[in-house]
Amino acid sequence: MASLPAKPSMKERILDTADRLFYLKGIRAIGVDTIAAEIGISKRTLYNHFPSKDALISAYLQRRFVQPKPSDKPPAEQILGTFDSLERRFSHKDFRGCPFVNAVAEMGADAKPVRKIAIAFKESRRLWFRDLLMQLGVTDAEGLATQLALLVDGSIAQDLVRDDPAMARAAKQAAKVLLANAGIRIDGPGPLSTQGNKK
Amino acid sequence: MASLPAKPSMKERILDTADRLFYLKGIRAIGVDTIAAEIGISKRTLYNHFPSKDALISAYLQRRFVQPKPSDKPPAEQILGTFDSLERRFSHKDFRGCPFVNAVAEMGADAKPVRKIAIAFKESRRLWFRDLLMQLGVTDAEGLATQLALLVDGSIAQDLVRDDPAMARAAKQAAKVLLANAGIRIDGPGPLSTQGNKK
DNA sequence: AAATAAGTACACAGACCTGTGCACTTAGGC
DNA sequence: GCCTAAGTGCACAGGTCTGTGTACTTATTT
Repeated sequence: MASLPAKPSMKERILDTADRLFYLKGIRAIGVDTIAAEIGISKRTLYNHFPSKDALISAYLQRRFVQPKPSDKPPAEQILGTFDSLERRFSHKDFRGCPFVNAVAEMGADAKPVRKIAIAFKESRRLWFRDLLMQLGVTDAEGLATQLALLVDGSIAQDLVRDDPAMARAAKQAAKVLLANAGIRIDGPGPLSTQGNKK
Repeated sequence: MASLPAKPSMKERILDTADRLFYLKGIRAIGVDTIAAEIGISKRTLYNHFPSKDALISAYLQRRFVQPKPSDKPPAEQILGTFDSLERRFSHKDFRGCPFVNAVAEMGADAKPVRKIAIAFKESRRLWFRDLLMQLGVTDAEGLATQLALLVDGSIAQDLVRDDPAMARAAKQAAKVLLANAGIRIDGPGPLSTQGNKK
C-alpha cells in the first residue's frame, strides 16, 4: 500500500507541516517562520518552494480537496456512511471543522481564490450525493443532495463549536428521514437490521 | 419606539463600529487602530473603555447574543419562519455567516471565552426549538431540535461559502419533512394555504 | 471660578509578520 | 575532481499589531 514510502520531498514535508498547523491553529495564526522552524529548515528554503504565503495557503487547500473514491457499496449505504465517517472524525481530537469554511471565515470576503476552492469543494460533495441519489431513482436528486449537504456542514459547524460527535448521529437520523421521505428504503447495512422501525 | 435615541454613548459607538468591522472583515483582520480611526476617536479613548482587544471581542460577541423574543404565533409557524428570516439575511449583502462560528474558527481552539459564548448561543437556539416542539407535543423534542439546529447552521455555512440564499429554502424544505415525520401538520401560515399538499 | 471627568494628539516600546539578499556549505552526477 | 543544485544561516527592510505614557484641551458640574 505504501508503494513509494521512504523519501518525502521537501515540498511535501512543507505541505505536511503547513497542513497540520494551518488546520489546527488557523491560517492567520501561523506564520511562515513557525512552519519552517517546525520542520527545522530555514525560511529561505520555504520561500524557494512557494513564492508567497498565499501560494502556500492555496496549495494547502488544494491538497485538502480530495474526491471521494468510487465505491461498489450500495448508494444508500454510501450516503449514510458519510455520517458514520463524520462521527469518527469528530471523535478525533485533532478535528477542527471544515478547512474550507474556516479559511473563508479567516480570510474575509476579499480572498477570492480561497472562496473559489471552497465553492468547488462544496459543490463536488453535493454532486457526489446527487449522483448516488440518481442511482437510487430519486426524483428531486438535486434538491435532496443539497439538503444532505446542509446536514453535513451543519454537523461540522456544530461540532466545531460544541466538540460533540453526537452531532453526526443527529445528522444521520435526519438524513434517514429525508431519504425515507424520498422513497428510499433503508435496510440491512446497519449493525442490526431494524425489524419493525415503527414501535 | 426609539425612546432614548439621540445620544449613543462612547462605549456604544465603539461597540457599533467594532461589531460592523469585526463581523464584516474578521476579528483578526481588524486592528483597534482601524476601529478608532473609523469613529474618529483616539486609540487612547478606546482603551479607556475596554482594557484590551480581547475584552472588546468578548463584548462584541455578548452583544450579538440576543434571545429570540417570545411570539404568540403558532409554534410551527415560528419554527419555519426561522428559515424565511435566514433567507432574508442571506440576501443582504452584509451577511457573512455566523459570528460565533467565525470567531471560533478565527481564534483557534485555545480561545476558551469565545467558545464558551458560542456554545451558549448554539444551545440557546436549540432550546428555543425544543420548547416550541414540546408545545406541539413532539415526542423526541430534544433530538428534533438538534436536527433543526443542524439545518440552520448548515445553511449558514453553505451560504457563507456559496453566497446563495437558496440554501435557506433548501433547509426549510428539509425542516418541513422532519416536522411532518414527527406528526406536525403544516397548514395555513404560508402566502397561500396548501389545498392539497400532495400533487 | 474651580475642580473633575472625558477625550485628544502623539510618540513609543516591543512583538510579530512577510519577503529578500547574500555568502556559505553540502551532496550527487558527469 | 568539478560543477550544479539544494539547502543553510543570518541579517534586514518595511510593515502591522497591541498596549502604554504623557501632557494638553474641552465640557460639565458645583
